[in-house]
Amino acid sequence: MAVSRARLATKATPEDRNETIAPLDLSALTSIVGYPLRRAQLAVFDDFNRRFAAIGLTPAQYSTLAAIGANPGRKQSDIAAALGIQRPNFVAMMDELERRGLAERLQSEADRRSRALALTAAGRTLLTQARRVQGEQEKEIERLVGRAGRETLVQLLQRLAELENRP
Amino acid sequence: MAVSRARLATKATPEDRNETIAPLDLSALTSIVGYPLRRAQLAVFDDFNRRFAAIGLTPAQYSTLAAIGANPGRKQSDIAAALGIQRPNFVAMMDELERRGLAERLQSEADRRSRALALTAAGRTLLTQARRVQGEQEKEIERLVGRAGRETLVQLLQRLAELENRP
DNA sequence: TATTGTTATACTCTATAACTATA
DNA sequence: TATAGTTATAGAGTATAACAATA
Repeated sequence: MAVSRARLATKATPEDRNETIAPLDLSALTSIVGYPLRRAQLAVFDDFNRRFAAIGLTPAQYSTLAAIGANPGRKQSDIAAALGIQRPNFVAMMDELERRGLAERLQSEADRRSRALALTAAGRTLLTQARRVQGEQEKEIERLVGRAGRETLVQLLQRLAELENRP
Repeated sequence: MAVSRARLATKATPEDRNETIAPLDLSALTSIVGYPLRRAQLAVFDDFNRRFAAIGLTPAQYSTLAAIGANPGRKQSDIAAALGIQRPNFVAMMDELERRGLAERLQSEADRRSRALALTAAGRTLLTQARRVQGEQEKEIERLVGRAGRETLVQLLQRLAELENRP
Protein backbone atom coordinates (compact mmCIF):
# COMPACT_ATOMS: atom_id res chain seq x y z
CA MET A 1 0.00 0.00 0.00
CA ALA A 2 2.57 2.53 1.08
CA VAL A 3 4.76 3.54 -1.80
CA SER A 4 8.36 4.44 -1.09
CA ARG A 5 9.16 8.12 -1.20
CA ALA A 6 11.82 7.52 -3.84
CA ARG A 7 9.30 5.90 -6.19
CA LEU A 8 6.89 8.79 -5.78
CA ALA A 9 9.51 11.36 -6.71
CA THR A 10 9.31 12.37 -10.35
CA LYS A 11 13.02 12.89 -10.72
CA ALA A 12 15.97 10.90 -9.44
CA THR A 13 17.82 12.92 -6.85
CA PRO A 14 21.47 12.49 -5.89
CA GLU A 15 20.22 10.62 -2.83
CA ASP A 16 18.42 8.11 -5.03
CA ARG A 17 21.74 7.25 -6.65
CA ASN A 18 23.48 7.03 -3.29
CA GLU A 19 25.54 10.06 -4.19
CA THR A 20 26.60 12.27 -1.29
CA ILE A 21 25.54 15.89 -1.56
CA ALA A 22 28.10 17.72 0.53
CA PRO A 23 26.20 20.42 2.41
CA LEU A 24 27.44 23.97 1.96
CA ASP A 25 29.06 25.86 4.83
CA LEU A 26 26.79 28.82 5.48
CA SER A 27 27.86 29.33 9.09
CA ALA A 28 29.09 32.85 8.32
CA LEU A 29 25.52 33.73 7.37
CA THR A 30 23.43 31.72 9.79
CA SER A 31 25.25 33.20 12.80
CA ILE A 32 24.28 36.79 12.02
CA VAL A 33 20.77 38.13 12.59
CA GLY A 34 19.92 39.36 9.11
CA TYR A 35 20.15 36.05 7.26
CA PRO A 36 17.99 33.80 9.49
CA LEU A 37 15.66 36.78 9.94
CA ARG A 38 15.00 36.87 6.21
CA ARG A 39 14.75 33.09 5.90
CA ALA A 40 12.33 32.90 8.83
CA GLN A 41 10.20 35.72 7.43
CA LEU A 42 9.92 33.96 4.07
CA ALA A 43 9.09 30.65 5.76
CA VAL A 44 6.39 32.17 7.98
CA PHE A 45 4.83 34.06 5.06
CA ASP A 46 4.89 30.94 2.84
CA ASP A 47 3.19 29.03 5.63
CA PHE A 48 0.69 31.87 6.01
CA ASN A 49 -0.09 31.80 2.30
CA ARG A 50 -0.67 28.03 2.37
CA ARG A 51 -3.04 28.37 5.34
CA PHE A 52 -4.88 31.32 3.77
CA ALA A 53 -5.09 29.97 0.21
CA ALA A 54 -8.68 28.81 0.74
CA ILE A 55 -9.76 32.01 2.49
CA GLY A 56 -7.97 34.15 -0.11
CA LEU A 57 -6.04 36.61 2.03
CA THR A 58 -2.43 37.72 1.70
CA PRO A 59 -0.45 38.79 4.78
CA ALA A 60 -0.86 42.44 3.70
CA GLN A 61 -4.61 42.02 3.27
CA TYR A 62 -4.92 40.33 6.65
CA SER A 63 -3.01 43.12 8.39
CA THR A 64 -5.12 45.73 6.59
CA LEU A 65 -8.39 44.13 7.69
CA ALA A 66 -7.08 43.83 11.24
CA ALA A 67 -5.95 47.47 11.27
CA ILE A 68 -9.27 48.78 9.95
CA GLY A 69 -11.22 46.49 12.27
CA ALA A 70 -9.41 47.84 15.32
CA ASN A 71 -9.52 51.45 14.12
CA PRO A 72 -12.76 52.03 12.23
CA GLY A 73 -13.36 55.54 10.91
CA ARG A 74 -9.68 56.39 10.58
CA LYS A 75 -8.71 57.92 7.29
CA GLN A 76 -7.08 55.91 4.54
CA SER A 77 -3.66 57.53 4.76
CA ASP A 78 -3.45 56.97 8.52
CA ILE A 79 -4.12 53.24 8.14
CA ALA A 80 -1.62 53.01 5.29
CA ALA A 81 1.07 54.89 7.24
CA ALA A 82 0.58 52.73 10.34
CA LEU A 83 1.09 49.61 8.23
CA GLY A 84 4.13 51.06 6.47
CA ILE A 85 2.41 51.03 3.09
CA GLN A 86 2.89 53.95 0.71
CA ARG A 87 -0.35 55.83 0.06
CA PRO A 88 -0.33 55.23 -3.70
CA ASN A 89 0.13 51.49 -3.19
CA PHE A 90 -2.68 51.37 -0.67
CA VAL A 91 -5.25 52.50 -3.24
CA ALA A 92 -5.25 49.17 -5.10
CA MET A 93 -5.36 47.36 -1.75
CA MET A 94 -8.56 49.20 -0.77
CA ASP A 95 -10.01 48.84 -4.28
CA GLU A 96 -9.70 45.07 -3.96
CA LEU A 97 -11.07 44.86 -0.39
CA GLU A 98 -13.98 47.06 -1.45
CA ARG A 99 -14.58 45.01 -4.62
CA ARG A 100 -14.82 41.90 -2.44
CA GLY A 101 -17.22 43.65 -0.12
CA LEU A 102 -14.95 43.36 2.92
CA ALA A 103 -14.23 47.03 3.58
CA GLU A 104 -15.60 50.38 2.51
CA ARG A 105 -14.48 53.98 2.08
CA LEU A 106 -17.00 56.24 3.79
CA GLN A 107 -17.47 59.94 3.27
CA SER A 108 -15.77 61.86 6.07
CA GLU A 109 -17.96 64.68 7.36
CA ALA A 110 -15.11 66.63 8.90
CA ASP A 111 -12.84 66.71 5.84
CA ARG A 112 -14.28 66.00 2.41
CA ARG A 113 -10.84 65.12 1.05
CA SER A 114 -10.39 62.08 3.24
CA ARG A 115 -12.11 58.72 3.33
CA ALA A 116 -13.04 57.03 6.62
CA LEU A 117 -12.34 53.31 6.38
CA ALA A 118 -14.52 50.63 7.92
CA LEU A 119 -15.17 46.91 7.64
CA THR A 120 -18.44 45.63 6.24
CA ALA A 121 -20.38 42.91 8.05
CA ALA A 122 -18.82 40.42 5.64
CA GLY A 123 -15.41 41.87 6.43
CA ARG A 124 -15.92 41.46 10.17
CA THR A 125 -17.06 37.87 9.64
CA LEU A 126 -14.05 37.07 7.47
CA LEU A 127 -11.68 38.73 9.94
CA THR A 128 -13.04 36.56 12.75
CA GLN A 129 -12.49 33.49 10.61
CA ALA A 130 -9.03 34.69 9.59
CA ARG A 131 -8.03 35.20 13.21
CA ARG A 132 -8.78 31.53 13.87
CA VAL A 133 -6.62 30.44 10.92
CA GLN A 134 -3.85 32.75 12.09
CA GLY A 135 -4.16 31.31 15.58
CA GLU A 136 -3.37 27.90 14.15
CA GLN A 137 -0.16 29.23 12.67
CA GLU A 138 0.70 30.76 16.01
CA LYS A 139 0.22 27.39 17.66
CA GLU A 140 2.48 25.73 15.10
CA ILE A 141 5.10 28.37 15.89
CA GLU A 142 4.74 27.58 19.59
CA ARG A 143 5.35 23.93 18.76
CA LEU A 144 8.62 24.96 17.09
CA VAL A 145 10.01 27.47 19.60
CA GLY A 146 7.95 26.84 22.71
CA ARG A 147 5.44 29.04 24.49
CA ALA A 148 8.03 31.23 26.16
CA GLY A 149 10.14 31.21 23.02
CA ARG A 150 7.29 32.69 20.99
CA GLU A 151 6.79 35.53 23.45
CA THR A 152 10.51 36.21 23.67
CA LEU A 153 10.64 36.26 19.88
CA VAL A 154 7.87 38.84 19.61
CA GLN A 155 9.58 41.08 22.16
CA LEU A 156 12.99 40.83 20.49
CA LEU A 157 11.54 41.46 17.03
CA GLN A 158 9.66 44.54 18.24
CA ARG A 159 12.88 45.95 19.63
CA LEU A 160 14.74 45.07 16.41
CA ALA A 161 12.19 47.02 14.39
CA GLU A 162 13.39 50.15 16.20
CA LEU A 163 16.39 50.08 13.84
CA GLU A 164 14.12 51.74 11.30
CA ASN A 165 14.03 54.91 13.44
CA ARG A 166 17.83 55.22 13.42
CA PRO A 167 19.04 56.75 10.16
CA MET B 1 23.80 77.64 16.58
CA ALA B 2 21.38 74.81 17.06
CA VAL B 3 18.26 75.14 14.97
CA SER B 4 15.05 73.70 16.26
CA ARG B 5 13.90 70.48 14.66
CA ALA B 6 10.61 72.07 13.73
CA ARG B 7 12.33 74.84 11.80
CA LEU B 8 14.48 72.34 9.90
CA ALA B 9 11.46 70.33 8.77
CA THR B 10 10.35 71.23 5.28
CA LYS B 11 6.68 70.67 5.94
CA ALA B 12 4.52 71.54 8.92
CA THR B 13 3.41 68.35 10.66
CA PRO B 14 0.33 67.95 12.86
CA GLU B 15 2.71 68.16 15.84
CA ASP B 16 3.87 71.58 14.68
CA ARG B 17 0.32 72.84 14.90
CA ASN B 18 -0.17 71.21 18.32
CA GLU B 19 -2.69 68.82 16.82
CA THR B 20 -2.88 65.42 18.46
CA ILE B 21 -2.31 62.45 16.20
CA ALA B 22 -4.13 59.60 17.88
CA PRO B 23 -1.98 56.49 17.47
CA LEU B 24 -3.63 53.49 15.85
CA ASP B 25 -4.31 50.32 17.81
CA LEU B 26 -2.24 47.63 16.11
CA SER B 27 -2.04 45.34 19.15
CA ALA B 28 -3.80 42.53 17.27
CA LEU B 29 -0.88 42.55 14.83
CA THR B 30 2.12 43.33 17.02
CA SER B 31 1.33 40.43 19.35
CA ILE B 32 1.62 37.75 16.67
CA VAL B 33 4.96 36.62 15.26
CA GLY B 34 4.43 37.30 11.56
CA TYR B 35 3.88 41.05 11.76
CA PRO B 36 6.88 42.15 13.86
CA LEU B 37 8.93 39.54 11.98
CA ARG B 38 8.23 41.33 8.71
CA ARG B 39 8.72 44.80 10.19
CA ALA B 40 12.01 43.76 11.79
CA GLN B 41 13.24 42.18 8.57
CA LEU B 42 12.50 45.36 6.61
CA ALA B 43 14.17 47.52 9.29
CA VAL B 44 17.32 45.37 9.37
CA PHE B 45 17.57 45.28 5.57
CA ASP B 46 17.03 49.05 5.32
CA ASP B 47 19.77 49.55 7.90
CA PHE B 48 21.96 47.12 5.96
CA ASN B 49 21.40 49.04 2.73
CA ARG B 50 22.32 52.32 4.40
CA ARG B 51 25.53 50.84 5.80
CA PHE B 52 26.43 49.19 2.48
CA ALA B 53 25.50 52.09 0.19
CA ALA B 54 29.14 53.20 -0.07
CA ILE B 55 30.46 49.68 -0.59
CA GLY B 56 27.69 48.89 -3.08
CA LEU B 57 26.40 45.53 -1.89
CA THR B 58 22.83 44.39 -1.43
CA PRO B 59 21.97 41.79 1.22
CA ALA B 60 21.63 39.17 -1.55
CA GLN B 61 25.02 40.09 -3.00
CA TYR B 62 26.64 39.96 0.42
CA SER B 63 25.21 36.52 1.15
CA THR B 64 26.30 35.31 -2.28
CA LEU B 65 29.89 36.49 -1.76
CA ALA B 66 29.92 34.92 1.70
CA ALA B 67 28.55 31.62 0.37
CA ILE B 68 31.07 31.44 -2.48
CA GLY B 69 33.91 32.51 -0.19
CA ALA B 70 33.17 29.69 2.25
CA ASN B 71 32.52 27.13 -0.49
CA PRO B 72 34.83 27.84 -3.43
CA GLY B 73 34.63 25.47 -6.38
CA ARG B 74 30.99 24.55 -5.79
CA LYS B 75 28.78 24.69 -8.84
CA GLN B 76 26.49 27.62 -9.53
CA SER B 77 23.23 25.75 -8.95
CA ASP B 78 24.41 24.43 -5.56
CA ILE B 79 25.23 27.92 -4.31
CA ALA B 80 21.93 29.26 -5.62
CA ALA B 81 19.93 26.44 -4.04
CA ALA B 82 21.67 26.86 -0.67
CA LEU B 83 20.74 30.55 -0.68
CA GLY B 84 17.16 29.83 -1.75
CA ILE B 85 17.61 31.64 -5.06
CA GLN B 86 16.07 30.19 -8.23
CA ARG B 87 18.69 29.17 -10.79
CA PRO B 88 17.40 31.51 -13.51
CA ASN B 89 17.50 34.48 -11.14
CA PHE B 90 21.01 33.65 -10.02
CA VAL B 91 22.39 34.15 -13.53
CA ALA B 92 22.04 37.94 -13.41
CA MET B 93 23.48 37.93 -9.88
CA MET B 94 26.65 36.15 -11.09
CA ASP B 95 26.80 38.30 -14.23
CA GLU B 96 26.96 41.40 -12.04
CA LEU B 97 29.49 40.00 -9.55
CA GLU B 98 31.66 38.86 -12.48
CA ARG B 99 31.31 42.22 -14.23
CA ARG B 100 32.56 43.92 -11.06
CA GLY B 101 35.48 41.50 -10.88
CA LEU B 102 34.42 40.08 -7.50
CA ALA B 103 33.64 36.48 -8.48
CA GLU B 104 34.26 34.21 -11.43
CA ARG B 105 32.73 31.18 -13.11
CA LEU B 106 35.46 28.62 -13.70
CA GLN B 107 35.38 25.69 -16.07
CA SER B 108 34.56 22.53 -14.14
CA GLU B 109 36.83 19.64 -15.20
CA ALA B 110 34.51 16.92 -13.90
CA ASP B 111 31.33 18.12 -15.61
CA ARG B 112 31.54 20.47 -18.55
CA ARG B 113 27.95 21.59 -18.04
CA SER B 114 28.57 23.18 -14.66
CA ARG B 115 30.53 26.22 -13.58
CA ALA B 116 32.66 26.21 -10.45
CA LEU B 117 32.29 29.50 -8.61
CA ALA B 118 35.10 31.31 -6.83
CA LEU B 119 35.94 34.74 -5.49
CA THR B 120 38.63 36.83 -7.14
CA ALA B 121 41.32 38.51 -5.05
CA ALA B 122 39.26 41.69 -5.23
CA GLY B 123 36.20 39.72 -4.12
CA ARG B 124 38.03 38.35 -1.09
CA THR B 125 39.24 41.82 -0.17
CA LEU B 126 35.75 43.29 -0.49
CA LEU B 127 34.24 40.42 1.51
CA THR B 128 36.68 41.09 4.35
CA GLN B 129 35.72 44.75 4.31
CA ALA B 130 32.02 43.86 4.10
CA ARG B 131 32.30 41.59 7.13
CA ARG B 132 33.57 44.53 9.15
CA VAL B 133 30.63 46.70 8.07
CA GLN B 134 28.24 43.85 8.85
CA GLY B 135 29.89 43.46 12.23
CA GLU B 136 28.97 47.05 13.01
CA GLN B 137 25.34 46.30 12.27
CA GLU B 138 25.55 43.28 14.53
CA LYS B 139 26.90 45.48 17.33
CA GLU B 140 24.04 47.94 16.86
CA ILE B 141 21.62 45.02 17.13
CA GLU B 142 23.33 43.98 20.36
CA ARG B 143 22.81 47.49 21.65
CA LEU B 144 19.08 47.09 20.97
CA VAL B 145 18.42 43.56 22.26
CA GLY B 146 21.49 42.81 24.34
CA ARG B 147 24.26 40.27 23.83
CA ALA B 148 22.22 37.31 25.04
CA GLY B 149 19.16 38.63 23.25
CA ARG B 150 20.98 38.59 19.93
CA GLU B 151 22.03 34.97 20.35
CA THR B 152 18.57 33.93 21.50
CA LEU B 153 17.12 35.71 18.48
CA VAL B 154 19.38 33.84 16.05
CA GLN B 155 18.46 30.50 17.62
CA LEU B 156 14.72 31.21 17.59
CA LEU B 157 14.82 32.45 14.00
CA GLN B 158 16.69 29.38 12.83
CA ARG B 159 14.04 27.17 14.39
CA LEU B 160 11.28 29.31 12.88
CA ALA B 161 12.78 28.81 9.44
CA GLU B 162 11.98 25.11 9.79
CA LEU B 163 8.38 26.02 8.98
CA GLU B 164 9.48 26.00 5.35
CA ASN B 165 9.98 22.23 5.52
CA ARG B 166 6.40 21.63 6.70
CA PRO B 167 3.98 21.80 3.77
C1' DT C 1 16.51 10.99 -20.39
C1' DA C 2 18.12 14.22 -16.99
C1' DT C 3 20.89 18.16 -15.52
C1' DT C 4 23.31 22.85 -15.96
C1' DG C 5 23.24 27.23 -17.30
C1' DT C 6 20.69 30.29 -19.78
C1' DT C 7 16.93 33.30 -22.01
C1' DA C 8 12.49 35.16 -22.03
C1' DT C 9 8.69 36.48 -19.61
C1' DA C 10 5.21 37.55 -16.29
C1' DC C 11 3.69 38.80 -11.84
C1' DT C 12 4.05 41.01 -7.37
C1' DC C 13 6.00 44.76 -4.35
C1' DT C 14 7.64 48.95 -3.79
C1' DA C 15 8.97 53.90 -4.68
C1' DT C 16 8.27 58.50 -6.86
C1' DA C 17 6.25 62.24 -9.50
C1' DA C 18 2.31 64.58 -10.61
C1' DC C 19 -2.63 65.37 -10.98
C1' DT C 20 -7.53 66.76 -8.62
C1' DA C 21 -10.28 68.25 -5.09
C1' DT C 22 -10.39 70.00 -1.13
C1' DA C 23 -8.60 72.60 3.02
C1' DT D 1 0.10 76.71 0.23
C1' DA D 2 -0.61 72.03 2.00
C1' DT D 3 -3.05 67.61 2.34
C1' DA D 4 -5.87 63.24 0.76
C1' DG D 5 -6.69 60.28 -2.60
C1' DT D 6 -5.46 58.98 -7.00
C1' DT D 7 -3.00 57.80 -11.52
C1' DA D 8 0.91 56.48 -14.01
C1' DT D 9 5.15 54.47 -14.08
C1' DA D 10 9.53 52.41 -13.15
C1' DG D 11 12.43 49.37 -10.58
C1' DA D 12 13.35 45.40 -7.77
C1' DG D 13 12.50 40.56 -6.68
C1' DT D 14 10.63 36.23 -7.82
C1' DA D 15 8.51 32.28 -10.41
C1' DT D 16 7.96 29.26 -14.59
C1' DA D 17 8.63 27.43 -19.30
C1' DA D 18 11.76 26.26 -22.69
C1' DC D 19 16.17 25.94 -25.08
C1' DA D 20 21.32 24.31 -26.00
C1' DA D 21 25.11 21.80 -24.32
C1' DT D 22 26.43 18.02 -21.86
C1' DA D 23 25.88 13.91 -19.02
